[in-house]
Amino acid sequence: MAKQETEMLKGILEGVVLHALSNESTHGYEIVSWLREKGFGDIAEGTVYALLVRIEQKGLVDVAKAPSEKGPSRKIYSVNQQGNQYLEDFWSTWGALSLRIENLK
Amino acid sequence: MAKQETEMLKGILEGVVLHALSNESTHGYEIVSWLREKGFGDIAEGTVYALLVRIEQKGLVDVAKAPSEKGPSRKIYSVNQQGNQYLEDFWSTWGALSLRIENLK
DNA sequence: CGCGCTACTTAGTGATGCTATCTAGTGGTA
DNA sequence: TACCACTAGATAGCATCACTAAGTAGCGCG
Repeated sequence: MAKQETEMLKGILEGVVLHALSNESTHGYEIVSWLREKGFGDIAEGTVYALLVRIEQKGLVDVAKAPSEKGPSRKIYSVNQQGNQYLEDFWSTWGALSLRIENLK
Repeated sequence: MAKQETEMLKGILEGVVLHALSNESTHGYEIVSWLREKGFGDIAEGTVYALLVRIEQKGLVDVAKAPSEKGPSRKIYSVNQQGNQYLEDFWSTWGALSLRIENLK
């Protein structure tokens, strides 16, 4: 991946994934394919799983185990109250920042 | 500063500073105050100087020494060919990324 | 002389995404 | 059987980047 994009994603990817989960609680593998659909195709799987562990430890999501028809059992993540608060902050921070950037051009 | 913003700035601040320098070659202290004007008020001085060293080592800017009326001598940074290329990439990466983010909402 | 402003430097820390590799289950196929 | 593809997740080590905190240094003013 382009190095610039890698750096820009820092702090953004977390919000993006949380946003996805707020629309529909799901598991890591599904999120990876969702990201690919949305144009974040170059994001490594390992990155997503690590991120999920992180937001779980921060207490932004709840986790449930679910069996899979094919393959190992899944971990279903769903955004909780704290996660929603975080998401709100994320969007407002993003809004303010992107506005400032656009004003530079 | 809010932690979210800190992380979001990664990879962006470099482009912002480079953009400033492409409009007018100047020195670190001036850039700090310029950033404050533009709404990036919470950025630490140390951060900016470290960033300038970095882009100098990457070869994106040329450096000249200039005396100051008051205080130690200044280091004037100006964007060179490679820096302009980098800036172009920066804006195109930013454009693509921010578009994808906006589409999520 | 001490204070404030200008101007730059340096050491160390923490968060985040990346690469690479590993474990594990299921089903298809040569 | 042996192998491969796809699903699903875990882990170790690395590089980048912004931050904090502290220091160095020159100048003018009261």
